[in-house]
Amino acid sequence: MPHDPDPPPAKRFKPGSPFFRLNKKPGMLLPRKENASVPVDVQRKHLPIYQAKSQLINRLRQLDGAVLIGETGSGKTTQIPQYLYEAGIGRQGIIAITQPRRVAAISLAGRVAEEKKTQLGKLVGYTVRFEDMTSSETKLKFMTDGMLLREAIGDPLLLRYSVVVLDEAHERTVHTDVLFGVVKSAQRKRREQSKFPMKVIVMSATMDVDLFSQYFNKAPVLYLEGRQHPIQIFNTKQPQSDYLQAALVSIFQIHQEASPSQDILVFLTGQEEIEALARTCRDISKHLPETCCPMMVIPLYASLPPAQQLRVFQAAPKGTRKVVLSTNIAETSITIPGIKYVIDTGMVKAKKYNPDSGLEVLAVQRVSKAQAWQRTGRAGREESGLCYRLYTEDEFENFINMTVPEIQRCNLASVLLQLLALQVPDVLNFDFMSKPSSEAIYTAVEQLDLLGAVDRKDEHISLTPLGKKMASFPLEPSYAKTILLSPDFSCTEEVLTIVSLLSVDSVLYNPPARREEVHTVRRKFISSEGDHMTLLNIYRAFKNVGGNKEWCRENFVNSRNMALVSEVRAQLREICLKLGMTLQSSRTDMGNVRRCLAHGLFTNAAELQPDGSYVALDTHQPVAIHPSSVLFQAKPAYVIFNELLHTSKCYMRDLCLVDADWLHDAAPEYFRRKLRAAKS
DNA sequence: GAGCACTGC
Repeated sequence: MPHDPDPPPAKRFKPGSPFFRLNKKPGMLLPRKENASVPVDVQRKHLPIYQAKSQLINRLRQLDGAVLIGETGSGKTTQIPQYLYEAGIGRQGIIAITQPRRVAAISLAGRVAEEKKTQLGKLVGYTVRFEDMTSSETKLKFMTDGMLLREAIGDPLLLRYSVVVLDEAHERTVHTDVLFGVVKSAQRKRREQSKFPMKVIVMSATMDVDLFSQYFNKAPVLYLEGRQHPIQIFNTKQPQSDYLQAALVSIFQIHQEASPSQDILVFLTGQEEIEALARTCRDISKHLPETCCPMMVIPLYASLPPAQQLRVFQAAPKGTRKVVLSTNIAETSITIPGIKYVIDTGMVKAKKYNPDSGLEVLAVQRVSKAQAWQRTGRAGREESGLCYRLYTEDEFENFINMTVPEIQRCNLASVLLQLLALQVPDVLNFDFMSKPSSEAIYTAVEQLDLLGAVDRKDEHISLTPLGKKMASFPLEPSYAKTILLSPDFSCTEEVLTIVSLLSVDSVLYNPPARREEVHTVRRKFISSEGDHMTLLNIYRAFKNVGGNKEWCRENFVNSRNMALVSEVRAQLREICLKLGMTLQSSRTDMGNVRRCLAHGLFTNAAELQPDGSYVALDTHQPVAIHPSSVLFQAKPAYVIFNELLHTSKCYMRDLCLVDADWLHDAAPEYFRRKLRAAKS
């Protein structure tokens, strides 16, 4: 075992108070165990929420809005919609229940359809991107929050809906936050115009709900008991200089003391860290005394192939301990059964946004208190648990209370475009629950203005006809613009492919251990014109073999992401047709495709300097070509790039060779002073 | 010559 500079394990921690997720409130209910062999209608009655049913219905019938607090496991998400429907509340329209994630929307709909003993897609259905399982009969509709937002563009008053339930509101995704404002204004306008009323129910797992209640006109807060079991919390006595070392020591301290059937979940920050720690744990566990049980180490992060992700749900063989090393994917998206111990490093990798430079940086940082509680809660899902926090109580007190909502740390260009499409009268003063900084809003307006999406008259901002078309694409504004420009260059088919490729996760596998092999097979696709054209070549080859899985494996192509590219492409193509665009292919003429990209993505341009370095023309930020680019060895005078990645340097990723003239023609005013070799 | 948490339309 590596040398441990900190105190010996047994002395490292001191116990804190047991953690109960909820304080007791009047009208609360006792948790009970679920039993899979019991029929669903009986199970429904065993849910904690059932005993509050009539009370809940009476309150909700009277209220326009309510904030509902309840743990996962309280049954609120599956039961509330059914209670409303069964009580005849909101029968004039559809009851919508929004979720931040697709899988959640789909599985919840399945569960409720089963409870209602009806076929999915009839009374109960769901709508997510690429999949609509609803019909004219559907009254209970589970959907992603992004999907309801899309629908609102065509129907800002949401007149199909009688009730909107915003679930998992505490997660504060961009989509949920925008929906808050959209739903609130729709509710008010319907009242003003004497349309039939809309009920808004906000559901959250955290106790910190004053903000929600205040925002929704002081809506009453209703509490529901969940099934949280007590969790004993331990903090370190001293701050830890090395959280990985501290995690390692804690894992083996628990491993040597606890019964083998008790599993451990460790929260870490990323793939590399997790894989490294997994190797160390496996090595050490081989050399432990006979008295110690075997250890099964399971890494968990989003980019893991689905088959490997499923391993966390399998129980370890009898007498073996399961140790799950996870990113924050296990905080919300994936619930792992059998976890008795949680080890929280208190660290997370998250995106930060600098509104001045427009740069997003991915950085390891401290979690918020709310996040720490969420992690702790993962230890008490089935029975009482223990949580080891690798930080002191004082350190914890200094954590921020809530994670800063995503809307305050992202580029707002697409959000603003969407708000304008929703006919929000004054976007600069949109009623956000947590208003983003005025710098961030201003930067976004500037971006949209440059793209020709908005008209500015004093303080009033409106959508141009181009902007209106741009908003109909589920894409970053600059990508939408590029597609809309493509008919001028007779290359819409190619641009659709490229934009689709850029808007999903990477379609390329790059296993470091097989670098030479990857290099060899990829050579045949490489275009000297850059990464966009190389990706286009790969997509064309993929289509030529009909998406053959074997071909994907041989060529280190991620077939799952490639399939997603096809789906995205089909959706975008459909929107083009609806807008009446003619879809032409440039076939072998890549020059036109590059011209088109230069015209659409000119804000992401960089210029070679006399000293051989690059400067981003928009911000004058020094940038470098990422070593993964096919242009890494080349020194093109001008490139456009897909994104900037700030790590050891500021790297451009996914580059395309362009001419200075094209950039100049795309935005003469903008480039007048920016280009070295500016056209006279 | 580097390495990217997690979602979503």
